Amino acid sequence: MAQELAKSYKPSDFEDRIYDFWIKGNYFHTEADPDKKPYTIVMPPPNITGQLHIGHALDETLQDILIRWRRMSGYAALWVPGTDHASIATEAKIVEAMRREGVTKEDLGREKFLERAWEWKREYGGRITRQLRKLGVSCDWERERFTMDEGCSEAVREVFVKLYQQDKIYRGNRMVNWCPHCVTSISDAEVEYEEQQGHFWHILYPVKETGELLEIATTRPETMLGDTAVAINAADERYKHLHGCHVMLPLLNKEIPIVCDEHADMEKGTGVVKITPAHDPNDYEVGKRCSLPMVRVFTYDGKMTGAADAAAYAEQKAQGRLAENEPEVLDCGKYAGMTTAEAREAIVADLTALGLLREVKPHTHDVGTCYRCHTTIEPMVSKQWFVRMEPLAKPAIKAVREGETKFVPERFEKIYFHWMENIKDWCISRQLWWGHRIPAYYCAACGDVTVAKDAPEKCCHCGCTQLTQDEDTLDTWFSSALWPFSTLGWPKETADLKYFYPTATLVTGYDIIFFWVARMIFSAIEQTGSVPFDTVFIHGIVRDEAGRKMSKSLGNGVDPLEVIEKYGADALRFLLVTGNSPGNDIRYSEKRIEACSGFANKLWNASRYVHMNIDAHDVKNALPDTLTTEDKWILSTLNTVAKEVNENLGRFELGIAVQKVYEFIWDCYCDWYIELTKARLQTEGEDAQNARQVLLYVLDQILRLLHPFMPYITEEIWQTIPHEGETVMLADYPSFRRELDFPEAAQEMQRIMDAIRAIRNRRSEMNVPPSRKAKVCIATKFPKTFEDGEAFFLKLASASAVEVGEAFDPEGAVTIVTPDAKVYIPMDELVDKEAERKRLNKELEQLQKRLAQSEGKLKNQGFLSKAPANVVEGVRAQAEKEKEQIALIAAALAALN
RNA sequence: GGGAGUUUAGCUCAGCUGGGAGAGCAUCUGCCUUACAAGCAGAGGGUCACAGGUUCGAGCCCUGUAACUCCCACCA
Repeated sequence: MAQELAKSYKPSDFEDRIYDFWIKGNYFHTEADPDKKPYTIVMPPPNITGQLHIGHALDETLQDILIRWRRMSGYAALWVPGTDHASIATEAKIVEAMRREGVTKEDLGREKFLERAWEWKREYGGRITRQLRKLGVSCDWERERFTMDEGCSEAVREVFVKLYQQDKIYRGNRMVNWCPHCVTSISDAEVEYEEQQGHFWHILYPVKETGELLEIATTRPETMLGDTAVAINAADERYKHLHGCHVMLPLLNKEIPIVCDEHADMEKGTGVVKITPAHDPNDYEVGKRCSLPMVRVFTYDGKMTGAADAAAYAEQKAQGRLAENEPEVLDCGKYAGMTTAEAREAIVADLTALGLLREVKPHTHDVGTCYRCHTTIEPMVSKQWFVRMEPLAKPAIKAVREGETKFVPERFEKIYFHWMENIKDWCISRQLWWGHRIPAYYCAACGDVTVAKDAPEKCCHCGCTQLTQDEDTLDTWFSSALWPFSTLGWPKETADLKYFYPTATLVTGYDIIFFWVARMIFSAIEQTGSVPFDTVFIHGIVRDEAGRKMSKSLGNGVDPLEVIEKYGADALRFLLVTGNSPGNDIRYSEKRIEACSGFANKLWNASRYVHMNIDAHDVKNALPDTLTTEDKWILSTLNTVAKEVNENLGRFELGIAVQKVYEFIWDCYCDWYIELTKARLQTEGEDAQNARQVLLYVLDQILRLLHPFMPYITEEIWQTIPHEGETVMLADYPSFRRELDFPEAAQEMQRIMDAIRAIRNRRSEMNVPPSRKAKVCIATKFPKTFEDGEAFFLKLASASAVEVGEAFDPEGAVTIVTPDAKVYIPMDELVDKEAERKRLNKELEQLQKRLAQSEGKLKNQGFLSKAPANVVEGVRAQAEKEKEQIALIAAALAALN
């Protein structure tokens, strides 16, 4: 480690070195310790495909602050890191890379593909965690996990089998969201709605019985080949005569019934709606209610079905192997093989030619898209695995309602409840290879399924040994949902699990409450019988300078690694927590990061000042026996700050906490205390030595206080000052100490500081340069305080001499009034009488205004009787002071005339 | 259609349970003062979106309005 502090603050010179030092010291590692209380955070695992972005930086910084603070406060603070396999995202990347080489998944085969995927993981999985280290994260790397490692995979199989046995997981043909680009089903949460310009096509369906033409509006004419009914509302007078009738489906010339269903809204369009049960979630429900057949007209890769598809269906049917709820597959004839977009065009053209297209109206509507590739989602009936949500959601709602898990800020609970209360069954199977393969095995003989943690030898129904495993994998979020306990050893009852679980705090962005937080809560309750964490600490997102969301397409992303390179990780971390309150978005700006780096620089230079004064002397890092007023003041202020910072951190008010540390360092320590020591340090002897000790002691405390927020610079400096222990990150975090509480001394110092400020203020207004010294006469009820403070006036208030007394003649002097002192500066020749009169009058006016306010309150019976006694007393004292000051200023004015 | 958030100094934002409006940046003035000019000492600048209400007292609580942002929702 550095023995000396470099001349200037250059974070890139030491941040990496400090991180290595921490790693070598093994300081991040935590073991269960019965003498300590546990504090656990599991890191939201970044995707292995990902690169560090500013959102990670925020998330990790908040966690690191909490962990470092708890660690220094005596907790066994464990932070478990890891990465997520991100099935869709990763598979898409690999497929894309293969496409450039002209290879498809099918060419390669499942086994070879997975080899390649693991290779990818080995290559890129470490990249993101290496980047995380740059931020200074103090997570326990020895415990790093991966959602597809052995333990997590076992947990996944365990949960799947358990839920299956309890009938909370089932398989069946249901309406799902299908991404034709990713060629897989996705869950409801993975659909993002985007507003798109579309059309209403008004199509005429001839009624078989009456020959009239029924006008039907649709936004998706290409689905009409799969229509199996049209619906009207039973109460709709316009169509009462059509009950029980049929229409002839144009293009196919197929007879389909007219049904009555509540879904048909009399107010909307023509009140008649076409029903395509296989390709629309609403129609699917209508189909169930009215027992309509389902006809599938789209292939899974987004084309119109053809002869081969229909034949495959027919063959299955002939063999009696149709699954329950399996839609019929149509040969779309001339449209077969077209993409859905091409089919739409062709069908509209054909309808026009037949005279069955009445009109086309422009229409904007929200269209579901895949959250990964933003391809339009096709609703499809398809055979998938589902988690039955109702029995899982109920206890998860109850737990949050009863406060077992709290959201910070609380408003996010509403979002959670709303989602949980309206949740539908969760589609968990994905038609992907990269992920946890579903532990379900199908029998060649009886076709039945055997679900087991490990590959079974024989079918549990007929005993046949010819079994093939389900081809599909599980939703990525199925494994992330288990992350808080799978990473601690579950399903094994490990000692770690016992000690560190349930975890304390989950830190994450509001954008993944549904995907992840909600699912962790119900999974944990179901599997472990307890909520996974005590508090969910929600943060916002980081926006660019113009307030826009950072995105790849806009190219407005700020690369945290570049920021770190230029300004240091400490400045970036500081930026991410300063001036922000929980749950709110943060705006990045170059100006702000410069200010943050400026603060680090300030601390650096203050430390150099301390070094300058202690290096040549043998200074102990301990408080001296004798303390001066200013010593007591800085210690007492530090004490208050420490108390408040702990309270703020406990309430997750990191922005407020760091603001207080900042103000203490800059305003109290640097601008006042260091200045106050300068005179003392020029003397020889005990007082100077005492000052050095206090200077050093407070710097040490400052470094500890600030360490969770700015870990690198605090460690770099700490290592150069006399200290006990190996690292500041394991030093005790400052907390309130009664023996260092000096309210009287603090008040005395405040009086002096008030007077100094007032004098500076006046001199500045009068444009008197600091070099022009002047005698200062102070009349006060606290003569000792001001006599003791003489040196401060000489040094900080440009005083040539200080005289303290009971009263002075204001004649020919500038008069300055503070609550506890009247200061006279005889500078007759400098005083512009007219200006002085003006100023005094202005001040008098202001004081009188305030006095009127105070007296108004004191005359108010309601205030006197209802306001708390201390508030009333405060106003009374205030009024007294104001009266005194008014009298003094009046006297000064009189003296001027 | 439902819900949430935001609205405070020129800009970006704090303001914790109601008790005399704050910071950073920007602007202006004066300073190379035994760390730091990336600094120091000062100054100016606000009808706390608007309208009501509760209260002795409202930036903060309640009701309504407006603008902006976001989330959720199957609307053909």
